[in-house]
Amino acid sequence: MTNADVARVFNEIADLLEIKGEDAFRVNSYRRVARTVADLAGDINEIAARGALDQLPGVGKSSAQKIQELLATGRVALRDELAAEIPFGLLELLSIPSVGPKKVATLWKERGIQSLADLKAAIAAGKLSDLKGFGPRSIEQIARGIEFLERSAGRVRLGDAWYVAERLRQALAAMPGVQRVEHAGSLRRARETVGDLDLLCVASDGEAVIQEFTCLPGVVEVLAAGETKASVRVEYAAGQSIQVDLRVVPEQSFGAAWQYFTGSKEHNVRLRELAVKRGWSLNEYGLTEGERIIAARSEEEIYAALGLPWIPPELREDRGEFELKTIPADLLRLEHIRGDLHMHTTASDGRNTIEEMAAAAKQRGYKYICITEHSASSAIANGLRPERLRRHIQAVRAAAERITGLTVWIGTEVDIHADGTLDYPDELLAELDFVTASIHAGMGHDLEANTRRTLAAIANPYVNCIGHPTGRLINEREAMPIDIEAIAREAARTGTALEINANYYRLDLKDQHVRLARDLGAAILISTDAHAVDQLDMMYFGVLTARRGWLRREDVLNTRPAKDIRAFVAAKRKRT
DNA sequence: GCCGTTTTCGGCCCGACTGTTTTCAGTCG
Repeated sequence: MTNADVARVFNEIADLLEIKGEDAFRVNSYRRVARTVADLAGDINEIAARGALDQLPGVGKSSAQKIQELLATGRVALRDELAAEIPFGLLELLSIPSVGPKKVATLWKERGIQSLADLKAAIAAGKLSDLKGFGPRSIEQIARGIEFLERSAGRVRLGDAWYVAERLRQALAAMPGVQRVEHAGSLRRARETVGDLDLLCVASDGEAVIQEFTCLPGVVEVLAAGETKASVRVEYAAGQSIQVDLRVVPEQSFGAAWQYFTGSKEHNVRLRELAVKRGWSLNEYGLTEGERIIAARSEEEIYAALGLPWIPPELREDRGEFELKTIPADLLRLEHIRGDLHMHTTASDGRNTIEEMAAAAKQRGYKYICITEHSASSAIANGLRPERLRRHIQAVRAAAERITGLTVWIGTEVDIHADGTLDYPDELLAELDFVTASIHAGMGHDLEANTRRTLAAIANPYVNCIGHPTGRLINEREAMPIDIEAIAREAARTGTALEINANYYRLDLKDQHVRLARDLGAAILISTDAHAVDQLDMMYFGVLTARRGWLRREDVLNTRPAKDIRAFVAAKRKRT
């Protein structure tokens, strides 16, 4: 039973209790437990074995007992009792926009609806028309919600969302009377996926901006449009749309609104609790004491008034950021990055040549790059057999001679076999400047096998980095089960880096793993794995992920000068 | 159900928009 399994069960209990009409605070406490467990860097089984469950935030005696029960038997009595009472199919109705627990309960009790299929049939047959609280517009809204649910994949990858949001932000900024436009929400916090986009703006005529916004190219549906707020759906790919909320806010309370709408919800709850403790109140219009405004214009003022440093958005997840005493001023920034050590060229499955990749890297202000083709096992990616790699080494070294102003290294992204051996012999790896080792096949093994396999690669003196350590593809493929804690410990001990693969389909390691790895002393390398020159820009998403893992400049290997990278490689070879 | 600088009971964050309402409940963020 994994952390995600436990979290899912607690969320199910919360949903069922909510449909049942239970006390909202009790419901919330189950959600809190689910979130705590889902966010854990360590394994819930291990924490349970230590008897430390009730030390987790939001986990009391009762929840600790239920987790124990779940881990031991695979079931929780409360959930089974609730499921016997309430049709399980009702849970899927909760994900329909505009449908919440109260409506679900009404549909069930008054019309016997038990599933999404039942609901669709009931709407089609006109069976909801005389149901209290379900007017024609509500029913139409629900029907559209179902349609949206069925064609949308749910959450949108950070990179996809980013490009849509930027386009809209620029369109808004160009409208007359608009003084300022900013991203908020989970996009600003750089979560790996976002559910919707939030934009804030300051404008002299808010209603006019709202009006114009709802008519922008790409808007396929207007969900709501009032004086200060509009909600629309914007198409970002064929048949795929994302909800975008725009709010027009007064300039004098922009900071309060920006803070409020950036979230996370959990972070904001904590912040408001701090306000309440001082006898103040915090909302999107400001931090106030009765009628008196204490702070509203900027985020910095609000945090300062509550005795906190300004907290960067990527940290606002209620994962310990309130205990920070100082501004994490040296949190990693894109301009700290000095090079990219993982990229492909036409020699394997890339689209550009060595020279083109080098020129693009120079444009981005880099000091060094490393060319890393696939090895022979990745046949589908035109991986290089040893002989071709030997010739490629010559080609890259020759190109490096010609290229000025940039150090060009030759490396590889060598496959890790199922048994932990590598695709190239050590004597060939020894000729390379930097070696990243990755798993590309056979991800179906269990936790122990995957972990052992990766540890074997780390033990090799020529392996300098583990590429995309969990192999996940966001919204497409689950991470393979692997013990990141064990990997990070060995990486730290042997002087091996762990990659944050910056491609927004991967972002692997992910934020929580990044933080765990850093805490265990492992070096982190952020690489784009670029297969074309424009993909070098994905570095930005890697940096955001690193920030979400609380990384400072010094934690990241490729913020350092070239000589330090050489020393990093030499140190491991010498040690073993 | 959880929690404690007002501590073992009694709180637990707050406002906009919509639809179906004659004054508000439900949903959402």
